[in-house]
Amino acid sequence: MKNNKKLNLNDLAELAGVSTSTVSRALSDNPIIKKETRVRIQALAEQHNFSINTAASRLRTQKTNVVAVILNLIDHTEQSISDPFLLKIVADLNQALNSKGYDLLLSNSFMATDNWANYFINSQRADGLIVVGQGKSDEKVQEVAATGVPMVVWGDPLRDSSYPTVGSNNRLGGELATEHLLHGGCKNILFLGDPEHMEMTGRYLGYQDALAKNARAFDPTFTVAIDITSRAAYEKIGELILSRGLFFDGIVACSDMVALGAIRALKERYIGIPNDVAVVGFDDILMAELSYPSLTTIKQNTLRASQIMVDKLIAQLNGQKVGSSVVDIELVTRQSSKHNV
Amino acid sequence: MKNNKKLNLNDLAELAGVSTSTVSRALSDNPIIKKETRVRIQALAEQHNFSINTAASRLRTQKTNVVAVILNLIDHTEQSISDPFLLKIVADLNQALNSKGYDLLLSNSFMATDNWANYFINSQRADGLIVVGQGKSDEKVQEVAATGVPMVVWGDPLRDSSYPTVGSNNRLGGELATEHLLHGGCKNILFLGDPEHMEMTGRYLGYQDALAKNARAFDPTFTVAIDITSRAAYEKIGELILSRGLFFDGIVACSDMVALGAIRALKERYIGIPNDVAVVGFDDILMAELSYPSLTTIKQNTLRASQIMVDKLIAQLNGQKVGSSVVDIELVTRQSSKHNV
DNA sequence: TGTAAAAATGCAAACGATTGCAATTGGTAT
DNA sequence: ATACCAATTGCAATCGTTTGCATTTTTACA
Repeated sequence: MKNNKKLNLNDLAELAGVSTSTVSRALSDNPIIKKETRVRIQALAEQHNFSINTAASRLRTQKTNVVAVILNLIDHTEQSISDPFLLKIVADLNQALNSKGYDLLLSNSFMATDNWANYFINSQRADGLIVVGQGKSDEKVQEVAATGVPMVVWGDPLRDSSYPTVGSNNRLGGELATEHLLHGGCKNILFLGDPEHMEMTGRYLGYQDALAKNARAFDPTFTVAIDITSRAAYEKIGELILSRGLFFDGIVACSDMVALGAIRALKERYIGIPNDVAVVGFDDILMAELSYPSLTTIKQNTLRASQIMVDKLIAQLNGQKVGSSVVDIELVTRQSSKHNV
Repeated sequence: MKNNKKLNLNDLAELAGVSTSTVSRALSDNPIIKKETRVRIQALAEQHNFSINTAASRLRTQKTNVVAVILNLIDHTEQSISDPFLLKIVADLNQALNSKGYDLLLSNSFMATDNWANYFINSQRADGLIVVGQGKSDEKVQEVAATGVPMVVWGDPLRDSSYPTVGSNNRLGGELATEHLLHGGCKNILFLGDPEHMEMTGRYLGYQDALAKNARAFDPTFTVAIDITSRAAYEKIGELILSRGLFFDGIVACSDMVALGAIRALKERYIGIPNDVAVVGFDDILMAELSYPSLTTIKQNTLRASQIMVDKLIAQLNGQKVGSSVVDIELVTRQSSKHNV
């Protein structure tokens, strides 16, 4: 059990009385090796709890079975690193990757440097990349895509891009959220978020769609551009009420965290939710269900999205070309909005 | 810029008109190579954006510069994977590791299998392990520790263990939390959590300490053992009130998520916080500040803890023996508790 | 029993970087 | 010019697996 030195294929071969190559093939269950030899060697390996040296294996096969997941936080604040939504995606990606035999190399600090693709791919640290988030500009991502590195991006799949993107139908989500508020009787609905952020742009367009479809005027002063953090939302809503009074009765927030920040600002001022102001979020993080009032939101199916991303990446590793995919979203109605009017 | 094949040290050597070994040494800035040769080769490498093949390098040096971070979720429910606190630690660990030149290999699904140490270490996927969470039993972790694998564990550092542990002073935290409620005038304080969970045991003892120091009787029926999830807390508090009425006026929750679940159950019944029931959480996740009422809690310094864990791990890789470390905690008073009585 | 085909195994050359040691270069003092 | 030492550089073995090809063993059939 406890040998002083790790054993390798050679040692195992000696123990089994066969050649190294036979052991190698037996362990990968190569049918060219006689069945009984295979099971015998596999048992032997098990018994000595042998495991293959991946460094050597990777060198020889030129394949790592590792995928680097890069959190694209270029223009996010520190706060957003701990955004539950981002981290939920990481957890889901991990599951999806593991189930396909890949390991997950995490990085949240490499987007800043300009040669991350190099760092991970050329150096043979990983076979492919999954980038989480497009940010305000996907310039860097496009550059990397142009080099032909296997890559999938979590972002807005409806937008034209030179790389495969997986994400929610943000525009539809924005529309559903807004429509839900309109149906609930809201007359003056804020859009709270950053329309320039690529994933938020669609939501913003959806917001405008809903207004148009319901013959409501679109008033740019109801667009409140903020950093996508709960703190920014909290502060901005406070300011707005101070300077302009309670001129709105609904909020379409571009994320749950933003919605929760806004709600806090409202509650501190004893503004009723949903009666004075109704709120819809986006993401459906755990806290959405848990907050009080619970948060109506557009649910993003991260688990499904993660599986799709992994499948697409693996397809690329196998030389196939893949396109973008839209993952369904769903309006989850809870207490922060009125339902029947 | 865009060669059809990745170049290696040999190619670079040819380009530079020197030998492979000289290039290797030049790139690692080995002073044995003449300064001008070094800079010339480094520039050349830069220009061809060359990067070393880590597979080969790892094989040769027997070192990976990778640390595996394992989320110990054996007995957690699915919900807790997305616990903001856990994931905050991962983010902080990532920063700490990157700053020391290590990459982070994430795993949340390997604790279940019994040979994870094997998987990561013997196979040379990583140089060391960081295990996040001790769970209800650290048997598996102890086994691994016994094999001498370089490892650090996030958990309760005050508990005796055969491996170096980094974590908060849970006992003190439990005491501070409870004392804070007592000072606020609470007479009947629940402990809400799972005393058997290793990290929670200390908090539970601290709760008892505070009662004793303040000459309050410890009543076991005020210990509410639940899974460490907000949902469990929410449901349990509902049940308790239904069956026993509002027999308590304070809650020491073993985590913020648990506290938030409890608060939701209370608010749904229009129970005033903190006037009817005061609540203290543990962790200080983002939502603690953001919820309404905001949550008084015991803040754990995960950033500092992460740095310490990484330092300890690296020390082990250098052959040093290291012990456990306690990270300071801090009571953060917010709206969910009364302050001056 | 002989022979061809099929099945099973072994040989040996990669993969690309690192490093102890040997070899070369340059400089300095005789 | 010679010898010697230091400063540079190059040689070649090594890390452990994988795999095309050669070789041996087994099986099937005449």
